[in-house]
This record gives sequence, C-alpha cells and structure tokens, in this order.
Amino acid sequence: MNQSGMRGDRRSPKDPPSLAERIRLEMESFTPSEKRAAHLLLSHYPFAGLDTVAEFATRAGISAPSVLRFVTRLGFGGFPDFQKHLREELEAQLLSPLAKASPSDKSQGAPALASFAEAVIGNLKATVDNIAPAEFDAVVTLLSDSRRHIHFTGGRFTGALARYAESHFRIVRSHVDFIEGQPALWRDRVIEIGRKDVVVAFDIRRYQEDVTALCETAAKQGATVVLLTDPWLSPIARVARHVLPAHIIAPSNWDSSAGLLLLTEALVAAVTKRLWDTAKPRMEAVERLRNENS
Amino acid sequence: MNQSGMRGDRRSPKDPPSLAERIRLEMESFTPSEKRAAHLLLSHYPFAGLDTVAEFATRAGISAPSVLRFVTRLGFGGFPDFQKHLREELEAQLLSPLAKASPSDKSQGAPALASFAEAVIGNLKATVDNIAPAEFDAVVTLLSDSRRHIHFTGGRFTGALARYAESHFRIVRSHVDFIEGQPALWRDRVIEIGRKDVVVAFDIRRYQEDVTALCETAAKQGATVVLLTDPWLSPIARVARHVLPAHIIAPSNWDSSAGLLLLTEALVAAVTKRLWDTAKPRMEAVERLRNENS
DNA sequence: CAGGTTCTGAAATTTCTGATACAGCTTTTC
DNA sequence: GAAAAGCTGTATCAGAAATTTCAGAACCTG
Repeated sequence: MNQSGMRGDRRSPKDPPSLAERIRLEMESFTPSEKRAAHLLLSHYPFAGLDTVAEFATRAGISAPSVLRFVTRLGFGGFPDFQKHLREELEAQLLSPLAKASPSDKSQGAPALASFAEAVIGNLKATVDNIAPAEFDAVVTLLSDSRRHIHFTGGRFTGALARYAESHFRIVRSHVDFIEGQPALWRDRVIEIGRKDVVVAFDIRRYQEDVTALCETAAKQGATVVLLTDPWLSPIARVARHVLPAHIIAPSNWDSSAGLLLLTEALVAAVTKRLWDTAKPRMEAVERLRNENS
Repeated sequence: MNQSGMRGDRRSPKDPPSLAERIRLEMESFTPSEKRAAHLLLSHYPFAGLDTVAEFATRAGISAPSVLRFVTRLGFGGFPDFQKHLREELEAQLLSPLAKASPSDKSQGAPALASFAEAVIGNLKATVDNIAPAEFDAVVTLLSDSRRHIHFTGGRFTGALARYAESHFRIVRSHVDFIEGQPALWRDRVIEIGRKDVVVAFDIRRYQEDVTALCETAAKQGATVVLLTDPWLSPIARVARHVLPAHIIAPSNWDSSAGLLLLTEALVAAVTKRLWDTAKPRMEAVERLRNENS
C-alpha cells in the first residue's frame, strides 16, 4: 500500500494528451459507425462515454459491438478501461483549475510562493466544502465535554500539528495531553485510556502504523477516536467515530498540512467559544503566571 | 423561471440542491457505515461514486450491501440510478463555467468553519502580497546552503511549527535540528552556534523572551537569524537578517498560524527543489528505512 | 442484564453488461 | 459483373456487477 515515497518526477505541465484530441486526429481513418460513435463522444465529451455500451450505442445510432470495436481501436482493453480513462481525465482536469491559471509573475521566486499559496488556498476551500457541518459540530461538542480526557497524537509530520492542537487545548480546558507516536512511548499510558476518553489523531498518507495501532487499541478500550486525515482516509478511519478529511496536494514534493491546521484552529476557536465561561479564567491565569515568572 | 429571490437574501436562487449538500445535512442521521460512505463520497466528490459498488465499498472500508443501503437511503432506486445522478450533476456543473468557482454553501451549515476559513484565506493572500520575493529567495538560498547548520526554534505555540519545519528539512538535508525554547534546554547547545549557523525562529504576539534571548545570543556569536513572525514583528527582528511576516488575525480568541505554515511549506518545497539532486537520494533512503523497519 | 431493535457483512441470487461468433450486407477491385 | 474484402448488426454467452437474504454482532432500553 506504500506507494513510492515521493512525487519527485513531475509530469511535464504543458500538454495533457486528451483522448478527444487523439480522436479528432484519427477521425479520417474511422469506419462510418466508428465516426458516429466518435461524434457522439466528442459532442458530449466525456459524459457520453460514461453510460453503458447499450446506451452509448443507441444514442449514437449504432450497435453495441460497433461501440466495442470503436474503443478497442482506440487502444483500450475493453469498455471499462475506456470509461476509467475518461473518469481519470475528467477528474484531473477538474481538480487542477489552479495549475493552468498560474499567472505570469515578476521575478523568479515569487511564482514559487504565489502559486504555492494559490494551491494551498484551493486546498482550504476544497477542505471546507467537503466537511459536513454536522460532523464538525459533533467534534466541537465532543471536545467541549470537559469531563472527558483528550489525547492528541500524530505521525512524523502531523505530530507537530497534534502538538499545536494540544498546546492550545491545554489552556482552554483541562485533561489534555499529547501522546508520542512511537509505541514504546505510549504502551504504558494507553492502558488508562477508556470509555470517557477522546483520542484525536492526525494522520495523512504514508499512514503510520504505530499511530493506527494506538488508535485501534484506544478504540478497543472504548475511547472515542476523532481523525484528521487526507481525502484518502487513513486506516484509522475504520475505528474513528468522526473523520475530518483535508486536501493536501500542493506543488511540492511534500504534502501540505494547511487544511489540517485550518481545521485544528477552527476547532480550537469553536471550543474556546463554547467553553468561554471556564476558558476565560484559565487563559487569564496562564497569562498571570507568564508575567510573574518572567 | 421562478425568481423568488427578489429580496435581499444572499442565497443565490440558481443553486441546484447538490447531492453533496444534502448528504452534509443528513449526515447526522446516518449510521456509522453510512457515514463512512458519505465521507468517502464527499472527500472525492463525485468521482468516488463513479466506480463500482465493490470498489466504493472497499475504499470506504465497508461492505457492498452497506453501500447499497446508503444510496437507497438517499432516495435512489439503485446504484446505477445513483451514478446516473452523479454524472448528470457533474455534467451540469462542468458546463456552467462559474458553478465550480465557489460552491461553498454558506446558507446555514457551518458558518463557524466557513467564515473562519475565509478569514484564514484572506490572511494567506495578504501574507503572500507582503512578502518581498527577493527576501523569500534569499531565505531559500540560505537554507539551501548545505554547509551551514540550521537550527529551528519557536515559542509556546509556534514551537510546533518549528518542529514541523525541522521534520521536513531533516530529510531534505543534513545538519538540521530543533532547539527547545526554554533556556535551560539550550544553554549548553547555543555555545556551539557560530558564524556558519542559521537560526530559523518562529515567534508571534506575546513574543516569548526566551526565544528572543536565544536568537540574540546566536546573533551575537555570528549566526544568521531568519525570523517568521507577525506583521508587528517580534523583537527578534532587530537581530534578524531576514524577516518573513505573516498575517495572523482570525475570528477566534487565538491567532492563526496558517500564514506561517504556508511560508514554511513553501520554503520546504523550494529548498527541496533546489537541492533535488541530493535530496532525492536522502528521501529514498528514508523511505527504504521505513519499509524495512515496519 | 435480558429482550428487542438496529446495524452489518458473508454468501447466495438475480440482473445486466460487456464481449463474441457469425451471417448478411455493402463496398471495392479487377 | 463476380469475387473478395470490409463493415455492421443479430443473437448469444460468459462473467461481472448489483441486489437480496439471512444470520450474527452491536447497540439500546427498560
């Protein structure tokens, strides 16, 4: 499952060899029925091809076998192959409106930052769009229950986010801690996690087995697991009560955690607001201590 | 065409009640498995639903019958019906150019999350606008100098960002470490920081004196200090060679670090790209170790 | 903690789709 | 104008996909 570690070799950004283009070029060499199929496909590209063979054939006014011959001729192993290609092309096209809109910029370094920012902003929008309000609210409610203990944890990179969350929640409310991902560090602590506990896990692709193990153990003992992950969902999702996915793809060899941070900060804000009566004195107390000690 | 929206309500009358929207609203009433299905669909909307039932079930981590129950519950006659609806919706959306620009429904849902995200996005834009490209480039060049040692540090909250940066740079290049903000923890290490060293400090409002002290000491010993801070500039700015400010105000009792994260990730991306020849083998080696150990 | 309800997945069942063989028709070629 | 070659559709099949059944598991509820 461990897909190659990095997305190092980036495909040339310029020309996506669309299937539509190829069909236009080869149009001459098609037989009459193939032409009818091609015309139908091009006129409603690519949606016409997403129906069944029979539907496509009827709409094109030809027979099913002719449709099959058509897609075979295009080099696909079969109709499902053909459809899969169409879907992937469509998805790629729909998901990267930013890539094309990359505006011309001034110097050399600016594009890097500007386009990176653009991609991240796109991620944030997509993340928000795909979060169910009810789910978000449910998590807020859960984290606002001051009787529960909350444990934050995360992987190699996302561990930092877990710490970030913990450092805020720790001030807003009590019973908050951070658990290192390495099993050796939590084996003795996890036994105390039970029905009243909440585990908030951060885990994105190249999902880390130790984090999964921690959550599974916790879940088995009755804890409520909240997962912040990528759209492909960490395996932790199987034991999680609540899942908040964030988009993470950026023009980089690394994934972006901005969406996760956004969710984290939004949760902190919401919980702080909801617990304000108790949070305010706590925050003031922390502030007082800081001033005294320095 | 009934245009009931003659009033000043912001809700645009055109919005087709997207299936995604409905799913978000009904999310609460779903059973656990149905939620899994809903999450998968929303996170990859609508492409996740265009595969086969079996594929969808596997990816969602549930069984095929559960998927069927899910689509039935949404009011479709069966899976093919459901897919047909998705295709039609997709087609309609793709054909209207503006439709996909911002389908965020701020009708009722999660004003908390949506408006928070909007503020954060505003911060990111403002941050990028106010960064001098030359300054950004200079920092990239500095961090790409593999002969230098790089030390990351930060305060209460920003310390997590410093860790995040460190965990990435550590893989891209050598001579990278993280220094805790508390003086007791760095007193003995800082004496080794000298002319060839770079200190990257994260510090925003309620600037932390210990972090400032660390940077001042380092600067005094000839180290180059890079500062990521807020627009009001941490006192560290006085000893810093490069300063990258990020906007941090959000509708919350807390400041948002999203701008700092953006800068961090952009730096990681740029340095990784510049050091690619040496970074790639390092990343591959790390990947190999992970696989062996697990 | 029993009894009832809801939820879930393995397996059996049904439906439907994509694929193929083959024969008729059309076009080409000499 | 006849034979060959190419194209197309009908009929049929194999296999995959969706659906239903059913029993067990999980979860309430009193």
